[in-house]
This record gives sequence, C-alpha cells and structure tokens, in this order.
Amino acid sequence: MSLKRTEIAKILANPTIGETVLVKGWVRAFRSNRFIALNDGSNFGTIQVVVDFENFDEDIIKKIGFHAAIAVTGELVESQGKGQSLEIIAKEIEILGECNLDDYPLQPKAQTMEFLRSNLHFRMRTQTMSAVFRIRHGVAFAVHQFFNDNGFNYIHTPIITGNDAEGAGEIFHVSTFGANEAPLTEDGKVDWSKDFFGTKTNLTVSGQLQGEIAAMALGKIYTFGPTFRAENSNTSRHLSEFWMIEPEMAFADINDDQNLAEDFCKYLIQYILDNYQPELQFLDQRIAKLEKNMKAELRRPMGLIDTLNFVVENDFERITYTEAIRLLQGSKPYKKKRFEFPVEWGEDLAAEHERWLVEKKFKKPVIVIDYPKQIKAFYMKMNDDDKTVAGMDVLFPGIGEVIGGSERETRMDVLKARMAEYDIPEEELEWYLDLRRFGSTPHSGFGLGFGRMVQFITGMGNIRDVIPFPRTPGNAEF
RNA sequence: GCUCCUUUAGCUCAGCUGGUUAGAGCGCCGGACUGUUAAUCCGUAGGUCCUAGGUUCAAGUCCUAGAAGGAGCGCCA
Repeated sequence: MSLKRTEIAKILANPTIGETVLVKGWVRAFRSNRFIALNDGSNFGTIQVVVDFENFDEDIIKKIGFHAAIAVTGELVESQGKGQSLEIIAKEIEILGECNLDDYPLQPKAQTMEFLRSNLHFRMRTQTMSAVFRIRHGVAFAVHQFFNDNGFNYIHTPIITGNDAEGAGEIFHVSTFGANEAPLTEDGKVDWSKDFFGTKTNLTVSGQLQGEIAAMALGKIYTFGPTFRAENSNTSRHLSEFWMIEPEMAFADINDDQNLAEDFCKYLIQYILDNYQPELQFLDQRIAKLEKNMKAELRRPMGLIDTLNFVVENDFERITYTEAIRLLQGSKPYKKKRFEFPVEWGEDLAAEHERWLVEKKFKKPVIVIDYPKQIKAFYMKMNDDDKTVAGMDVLFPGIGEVIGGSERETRMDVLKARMAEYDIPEEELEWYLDLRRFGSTPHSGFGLGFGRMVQFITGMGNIRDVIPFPRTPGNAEF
C-alpha cells in the first residue's frame, strides 16, 4: 500500500519519531544543497527536510528551488541542528511542479508591498501575506464565534438592492442594459422598468436598514458581507469593495451599543493573540525591521503584540463630541495653530483631531458619542437637546475610525422630519417607517470595517494588503 | 476630487551644478561547500534610464504633456 500524505501541521502537532512519512509542499529555502524548508499551507512555518544530495539524481537536486512544489518521503527524526526540533531525512523526492526562477518574479527575500501588489496571484506565497491572510481568516471565524456565543443570528442582507436612499456614499449601478442600449421612456430618460429587476438597482452600501428589519423579529442579529462604494477615495484605509460587520440589537440604547462595540473589538483581538502567535511574532518583527532606520517620532510607540495586549487590557475612553471639542480647543496644536481644519462645535472632527485624541491625549481607543445632528445620518436618534444625535465613532490608533454606529430613531414624527431634512422621499422607505408603525422598540447597532480591524491587528500600513484582491478606483485586477 | 513625492538591471536603490564605455547590494545563472536557519565564498550574464515631444554641440540629468505607482487630505467602515 502506498503511503498517504500527512499535513505538516499534523506532524508537528503529533510527531511519530522514527516513522516514515510522506509530505508535500512548496520549497521556502534550500540551503547548502542539503536543507529544505518546506511549507504546505497547513501551518505558518516550515518543516526541515534533510537531503543527502549524493544519493539523489542531480536533475532532481537542481529542481529543488524556491517555491517549487515537491513530495518527500522520509523518516521523521529529532533534529540534529538548532532552530527546529524535528526534521525529515529524505528517502525519495518527487518534483510535483517546477518553478523556473529565471522567469518567476518572487525572490527569497523581503519585497516591497508595492511590488507584490503588481503580482497579486503570487503574493499570498510570501510569509507576510501568509501571516496576514491566516489572521484574516481567524478574525472572520472569531466574528461568528463571538456573535453565536452571544445569541446573535447571522443575517444575509442583499448585495443587489433597489434601496437608493441610505446616503452612505456613491453607488455602483447594477443593470443588464448594455452601453447605449438602454430603452428610453417617452420623455427621453432611461426606462428602468424594462431592466432586469424592473427597477433601478445598485450594489449595497450597507446592510443596516435590512438588518433593522431582522432585529425587529430576531432581537439580536448581525450581517457580515461585502459592501460597495463608488467614492473616489484614494487612501490606505479605503476600498471600493470591502467587508463590513453590522450587528443590530433590539431593546438596546447607545450605551449598550458602546458596550457591544468594545467587547467585540477586544474579543477579536484576544482571539488572534490566543491562536496566531507565530504569525503575530513574524509581523511584529517585520514592523520592527521596517522601522529600524526611521526617526523615533515616526515609529510606533509600542510593538504590534504589545499594542494588541494594551487594547485588550484597558477600557476604551468614552467621551462626547462636545467634550472632544473642548479638549481639542485646549490642546497644544490648537493653541499653536497647528491644526489645518477648524475646531468648532458643529464641524466634523478631521483626521488630525481624531489622531490627537487617540494617539496623544488618551493613547488608546476612544469612543466619541453625541455628534451634532447635521454631520450624521438621518436614522440616528435625536437627543433631548435637539442638537445632537446618539451616534458613536470608535477610533483606533493608526487607522482612525473602525466603527460607526448609533441608536436608531424610532419616533415617527422625528424620523420623518429628519428624512425631510435630507430630501429622502418617504415613499422610498415606507417599509422602514413601517418598522416604527408596528411593534417598534428602541434599537441600536454599528458597522465595523472588517479590513480595518485586520489592518489594526496585523499592523499592515495599507488596507490593500489585507484583502486578497483589492478593488480601488482604477483597479479591479483578477 | 485636491496636494506632494517617485519612476534607472529581475528586486531595492545610487548617479553632484547636463559631458562621451550607466554603478552598487540582493536575486538569477555557473562553480565550491556533509548541519544550514535571510547559509557562506568565488565568478559570469543582465539596462528601449516610464512614454512622447522639446531645449542643447551634448540629456538618465533641464523644460512641456501624458502614463503608472506611492504618501497625505477630503468622503467613510
């Protein structure tokens, strides 16, 4: 009977010293014509294969190169060298897939993220990307675990929707009409009633409003899916297609919302600390190397793992918008006129202001609540002062806003007035108003940018490097 | 959308106030090496200097336009 392949992770977890094993994987390094570092994706690291090259065909030895796919049959033994406890003494080696290094773009050394972005189909093979995407999976898993353990139901809200009234950004239209082929109405406008769905449709910008429908029946729900914004945003924190997590809770006010947001963030980070130490250590060292030659003020105040531990172990700072403005007006950069944008009650906080609050003043995540009504969405609950709404932003060091959420407005007259202020026709959101007409109750929720959370946990500088196939203005490769 | 920066070998970069055969490190390839850990040592090859115009006796270097990439800002998650 021929030997069955064993995954490297299983060998390392439960070694059977002295037994003959078959492993298959990709070569990460081949040193001294003798030592192969082999990775098969089952774990982050490698297993060492020792080759007595005198006993092998020269043709085979030559093909054992960087990122070649090979199969090795050999004896599992305790390693004679330092740096690993186990190794496999190769008896047979089969080349499964050669990797011609004359033409292969990747090299066995550190490469820039910009270069790797131009080779998206190869970049996951690098150690950095391997660490990032393993952690990305871990965070996604932890999202479901957290909500499941806390009694939330996962709701699939639509990706294509006729909902055009959310005001969360520019939309991508969805149509089966070809360019210049759209049928027109008598007055010369495109006749959307003849389109596939019989109405004008677009890709979703948020699942929140549909999430509220579900929360009014199931109590606690969450969505976790792709969202699309056609904004011409060119930053390291924005994607045109990104994944968002949106919990919604019935019978919950803005305080419950803040508690959920804080517990949730801490849970995700703790889960990765508990389950992805090798990956985190690699990313931590990677950042340390990158920052080695940087000026002290440009470096991170703490290492990656220390930062994650710090966030988990400390309470988030919670302040009102009004308080934030007061603090900012008393700040050194304000007095020295270093801020580019005005700090005035009624003006939205700019990135420089958020950064000062998070990185200079409190040095930890900050939740800001009770924003002026004019800078927040129509569905947020109006506070008793008639000036502010029960909205919140959760601000993280380095990446700014990770969460935006609110208690929702449930009073029919107030909601209608707010919609009028935003020129949202009532007939478009009759169903949303119905939720307030029939069995309405206070409820709250938020949206967490999944990529931003992964960015924070991995310490990656650009959100394009934490999603396999980034979609940004002018780029939709693969 | 706005501002700034970058584009020279496979990769990362150097190339001064324009001057004649365009450099380095790493990688690749060839060789050496029986315990390596980003292995090490020796050697070879490798370049439309992003594109198109222009200025000049002479342009990688200066000017104009365009393209691609990056950083920051705005919008947000």
